[in-house]
Amino acid sequence: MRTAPGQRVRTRFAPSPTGYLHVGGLRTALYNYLYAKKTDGDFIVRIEDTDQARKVEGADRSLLKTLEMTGIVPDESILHGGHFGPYVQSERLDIYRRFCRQLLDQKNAYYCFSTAEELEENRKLQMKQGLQPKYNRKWLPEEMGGTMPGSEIRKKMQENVPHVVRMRVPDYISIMFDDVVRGPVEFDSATVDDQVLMKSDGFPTYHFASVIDDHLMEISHVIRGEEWLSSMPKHLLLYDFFGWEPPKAAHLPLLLNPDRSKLSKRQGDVAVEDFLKKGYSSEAIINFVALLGWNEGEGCEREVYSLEELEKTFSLERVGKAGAVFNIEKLDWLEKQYIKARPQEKILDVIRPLLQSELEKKSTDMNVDHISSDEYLGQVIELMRERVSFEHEIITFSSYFFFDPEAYDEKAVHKRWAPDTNDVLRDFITVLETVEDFSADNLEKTLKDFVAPREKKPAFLIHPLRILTSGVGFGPSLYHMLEVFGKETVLRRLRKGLERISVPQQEQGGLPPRGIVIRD
RNA sequence: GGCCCCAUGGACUAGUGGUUAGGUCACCACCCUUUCAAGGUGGUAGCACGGGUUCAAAUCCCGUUGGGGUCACCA
Repeated sequence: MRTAPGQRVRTRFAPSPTGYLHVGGLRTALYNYLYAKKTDGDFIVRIEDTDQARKVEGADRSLLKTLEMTGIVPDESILHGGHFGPYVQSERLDIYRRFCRQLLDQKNAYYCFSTAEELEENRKLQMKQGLQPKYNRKWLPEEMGGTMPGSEIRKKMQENVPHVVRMRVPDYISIMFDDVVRGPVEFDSATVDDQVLMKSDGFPTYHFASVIDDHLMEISHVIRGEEWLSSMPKHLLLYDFFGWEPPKAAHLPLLLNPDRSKLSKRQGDVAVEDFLKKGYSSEAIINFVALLGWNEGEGCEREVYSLEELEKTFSLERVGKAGAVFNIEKLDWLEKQYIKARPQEKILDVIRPLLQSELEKKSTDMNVDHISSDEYLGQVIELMRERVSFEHEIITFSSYFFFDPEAYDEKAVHKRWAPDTNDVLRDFITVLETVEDFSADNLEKTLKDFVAPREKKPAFLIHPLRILTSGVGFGPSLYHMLEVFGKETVLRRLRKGLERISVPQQEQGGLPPRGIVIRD
């Protein structure tokens, strides 16, 4: 898609501060951001806080903060009192009122004194008759004898009766527009309700404020969720009333629950913050969400994109039309890809504080200088990065790198112990005591040389060694793990383990042996 | 219910009249291997249906079905 020469692309993300950033909202923000970056245009954020009742204190800041954490940063901010921030609609009320006045003067809008009860009753009646619920236009000026002095409308105004201002939708005209992702769409104005523009509390409705702001802020492309498609005719009518050129519209397919309804809480997390808290990285989240409804196409088989790469390759033309189920299986896979590729220092930054709090929890008197050194942690990272789903698991799923095992996985012990295991282990310890070079390679050689003349397979010792030193039956390569642990720690854990696990001698009948005792 | 949108395997999708319908995730099998992962190889599985148009249709048209959105002084 091309814009008129000289016309700069300007997009906006316009959340209402009613809660946390939703993943659907993140995708909308992302597409707006990407399109602006791609075309070297501007991306702005506007807080749509025209509903005083639903407004949540601090939600605007949290929204912005989360957005920033994912790398989506607005290009403009304005001064509010002492600080800079996004555009905020509640600070622009006089603007909306001025434009409302204009519409009233042009007779494109009118006062409406119908009460909420009347409206509700009317709506129910129409529903019962199978009609589309629509305002009955009772307060159209010609119905109420005009707006001249002495008229019903004037009287109500003088009495300060609460009222709203409604737009006057022309009868039976066809409203057509070309949606960037959906193509041509057509509506009949007869199906469009006389939308409230100004509420009785003096605040504008979304429809009114966003049209005015999009025009004033010179937004070139309105990119938003498909749930807004059916209010396009109202907006287009407003642009027409003002004689303004409407921005191009792009309605994105919705993000869906597994049951294909609009993505919502209840069927899992939807707040971006929750995903971040669980340990998903912003790179993976952005990558995942970008691919929900967009792809590079043309036989391109790439799945992993950084924000920078997306800025280069994104295009609105390649946004799909069908809703996409938000299925986190692929997010999990992406997260692993990122963990594998992430520079060690970055992981270190995340992990250091985690280890610190683990150490505080244990409050041991042991010397922790070695195990909390960057060099040691770096080794742990390299052994663990291919085996975890989240960075934090490098600490939480492998505490054996930092603490002696407090217990041994019983199942693993029963599976891996033979009647003579402890005896062989004891002999091997005496060999280990003499080993100078505690490297993985040498440990492997030592073990194999030890085991061969005894007619045992390496696995006979490998598994018990793993269990005694780590407490569990799975993990990184044993030799590399022992190298990282270090000789002193390995020997200490093995000796202690042998004291705690005993196999009754009379048990001869092969595996699995019975009667293994694990003491605390 | 009115209006609007949508429709390729379980999920995300490529495909714009002629392809053995391709890729990724998930799943299964095998290989590698001390375990767990990772990696490698292979596999199961798809054009919602019915009519047209055309020599030829996943692709174009119409209809049906199914799904979704929206009908607030909420956004």
